[in-house]
This record gives sequence, C-alpha cells and structure tokens, in this order.
Amino acid sequence: MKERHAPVLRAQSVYRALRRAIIEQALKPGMKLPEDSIGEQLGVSRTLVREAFGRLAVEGLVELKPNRGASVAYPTLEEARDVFDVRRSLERLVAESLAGRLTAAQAAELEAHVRQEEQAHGQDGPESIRLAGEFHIRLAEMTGNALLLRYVQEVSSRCSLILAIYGRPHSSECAVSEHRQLIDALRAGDAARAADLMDHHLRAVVTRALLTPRIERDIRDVLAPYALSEGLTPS
Amino acid sequence: MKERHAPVLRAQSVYRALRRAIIEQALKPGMKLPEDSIGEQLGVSRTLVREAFGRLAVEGLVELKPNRGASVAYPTLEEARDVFDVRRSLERLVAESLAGRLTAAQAAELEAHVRQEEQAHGQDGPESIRLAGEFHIRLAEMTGNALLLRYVQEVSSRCSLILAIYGRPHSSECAVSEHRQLIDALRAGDAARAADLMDHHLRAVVTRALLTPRIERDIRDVLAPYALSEGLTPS
DNA sequence: GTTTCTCATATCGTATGCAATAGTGATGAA
DNA sequence: TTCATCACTATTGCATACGATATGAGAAAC
Repeated sequence: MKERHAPVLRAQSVYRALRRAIIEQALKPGMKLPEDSIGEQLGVSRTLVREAFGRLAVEGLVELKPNRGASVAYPTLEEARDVFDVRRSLERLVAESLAGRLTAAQAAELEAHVRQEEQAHGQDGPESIRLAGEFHIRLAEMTGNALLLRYVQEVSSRCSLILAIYGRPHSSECAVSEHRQLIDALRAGDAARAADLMDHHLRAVVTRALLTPRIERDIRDVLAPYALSEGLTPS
Repeated sequence: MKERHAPVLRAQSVYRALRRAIIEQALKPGMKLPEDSIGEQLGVSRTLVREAFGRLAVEGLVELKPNRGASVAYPTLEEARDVFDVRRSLERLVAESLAGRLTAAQAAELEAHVRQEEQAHGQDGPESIRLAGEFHIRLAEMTGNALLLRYVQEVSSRCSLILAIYGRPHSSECAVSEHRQLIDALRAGDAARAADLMDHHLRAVVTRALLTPRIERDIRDVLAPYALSEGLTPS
C-alpha cells in the first residue's frame, strides 16, 4: 500500500497564509491586497490568490470591490457589535453543549491551557492574545459540532480584526480567572451557569477592549470630519 | 451622468444559480458536479465555476474532494443534527434581538407573509416550502445584523439539503400557527417567550420532518453495513 | 477464467494571456 | 488659475492552455 500524502493543494496554503497574516496583523485592516504582488510573494499565480480572496471574503476577513480589488476588511463599529452579538450566542451554545460532557482528559487539557495563559499573562506579547483566543477554539472543537466550530473560528478571526482596529493596545482580552470559572461550571455540569459565565465573559471582553478607532483605512474617512468642520462638502 | 449598471460579476451569477439549483433540488444531494459541463451549461469557463464551488463548499452546500471534483453535499444525520443545533441558537438570537423592536411596518409585513403561507398551505408545492423558509430569512434581515443574516441563510440552505435527504416527503415544515404566535410574542416585546417559541418551533420542524435516508449517494455507503454483517472489511 | 498491468480518456489544478475597467497625470479651454 | 478631457498605466475579470491525477478498458500473464 502506497503512502497517501494528501496533495496539500496550494490554493489551500495560500488561503491559510493570508488568513494568518491578517489575523496576526502582518496585513493591517484596510490594507490593499493586489493580486499579482501577493501571488509573486507567495510564489503562485493570481488564480490561486483570487481563490483565496473569495474564501476570505465570505468569512469577512477581506473586502472585495468589483474592479477595484481586495483589501483587508475594516469592520465598522456597528459590524463589530454584530459580530460580538453572534459570538456570544454561538459560544453560549458551546458552553451548554459541553456542560457535564467533558471527559477527564478534556478537562485536564483545558486546565493545562489556562495554566499556560497564566504564565504568559505577565508578558503582554502576542502569545498571550493567541492563547486566549485558542481557549475558545479548543472549547468549540470539544463540542464535536463541526459547523459550530467553523462559526466560532470565523467570529474569532473577525474579533481579532476588530480588536486590532478598536481595541486597547495592551488589554489582555481574556481574564484567565474567567476561563477557570467556566471550566468549573462545565465540570459541574451546570449548563445554565456555564452559558451565563461565557456570556458575561464575552461581554467583559468587549467592555475591556473595545474603544476607539486606531488605524486609518481610507483618506476619505480620516478627512471627512475636517472637511465638515471647514464647511466643505465631500462629494 | 452615465447610467451605471452594476457590472453584475458573472462569478456571482454562477454562484447564485448553483445555489438555487441545489436548494431547489434540481441538483440532488450527492450528485456529481463536473466543472466542464456546468460551465458549458451556464455559458462560462471553468474558472468561474470553480470560484463558485469554492464559496459553496465553504457554505457546506457542495463537497470538494481533491482531484475528484465537486458534488452536491450529502450531509450525514450527525451533521444534520449539528446544523439544527446551531440554527436554534442563531434564531433564538434573532427572536431576542427583534422582541419589542419591530416597527409597525415590519410587523405588518410579517403578518402578510403568514397570510400568504396560510393560502399556500393547501397545496403542498414547493411554494409552501419556500415561503416557510423565507419567513425565517425575513426575520433575520429585520435584526439588521448582517452576520446573523448570513449565518441564518447558510443554515437555512443546509436545512433544505438535509430535508431533501432525510425529510418526510410531504411535511410542510413550518406550522403557520407557530409563526403567528412568534409574531405576537415579538410585538409584545417578550424576548424570553419569543426565543422559547422559536426554539420549540425549530425543534418541532426537526421532529415533524426528519426521518430516514431516502437517497443513496455512494455504493460504498450503501454496502458498508452488508459488508460488515458478512465480516468483510471494506478498504 | 481471473488477475494484473498498461494505456487511453476524462477531469482537475494551476499558469498565462487578453480584453475591460478604474485610477493618474497631462493637456487644453474657459 | 480652474475645470474638463483624454490618453496612459495599473490592475482586475475571465477564458484558455497545459501538465497532473484519477478512472476505466483492454491486453497480457497466470
């Protein structure tokens, strides 16, 4: 029997590369994404880059304007609120699904994760942010619900973008203690309490982190208030 | 000022055409989707068909196997359960968001919609099914939450697929009376009751409609149990 | 007669090419 | 000087082309 290496389609690789680059803010919100320079950079043709753009657009990480190309999405504050609303709803479901159903191994893994978070808590590096996000992803994985996982991953990605734009510079978004409490509720099998903890936790993330715009996306948006104050009327 | 026809990108058109064809079951679950013949049929090149496939795959309407092409998704019963779980969670959010916030015009529109459903209730045509699905979409639209709308549309599409496979032939999936009750709760501003009504309504849809597989997708799946019962081991 | 090998065909994965569209700067008229 | 017009360029939208992979048929071997 021959070893069956999954072909690892390069289109997939391009997609993942861009996704990571956006989430890690190597590509900043609003940044233009020309097909050929990106293809050149990644060593593939525009075809594959376009394919990746399509998927990323569906997921709300890039914006795709006809004949004007792609750019890293720049969610408005309103969209941000929408995303967080949906996220709370989805993660409530995660909590309810998991309450009383965690295996010992799963509980142990989560606790190990939280300990990691505690360790990384001092340094406010990207490590801390990544870990906090991963905790939620791991929870979603444990539900065994593939669709729920996909949606949680999607809203998490978008939250990364949102926090990049509107978040406080150095707020570690997830309080480790809240994660710990959540695990306790899940072990205890208290679905209602787990769901509420998750809900409050995510609300807390918003109030802790969400603030004011910090990156300029488009000259127009930046200048609009100045124009107004001078009585100029942008077309 | 020149008349500015939106370019109506043809990729978009291909996507929508395929999507509708799948949802309306012109393309049945499990059916193979060769790029060439479909492109030919729609009058576009494979490039655009592939682009559409990518999006549809993300949304779970088609399955994409490397080097083996695309086929209309054939969700398992387990996936079906997952989809409905997520759907209930999302539509609870819809109900909560809308409770006490419906404008008079919106309420009137919903009621008009329900009246249409009542009229179509007699004939068990696709009209009745379409209307029932549309009710939920309209509700999601009214929340003003674009992400929530997208997700509800997505789970609705997948539910169409699922019901095509596992649904009873002539169960009108949504009881009109349940829609009416829901509207009442929304008008009354009773968020908790609205959410619970929605939840029960969707649970009822599942129990009313969900049944046993009716379409065979792959010889393998059909034969697997026979093989097992004979002690054969499919590779 | 069955099994395996080989080759032909169909289809996919990706790159490239061409036409079309917006942005940009230059030129000219008021 | 200011505004409108017009090429020019950059970049996209889409089609086509070519190599790669899988599937099926027929031949060869057992």
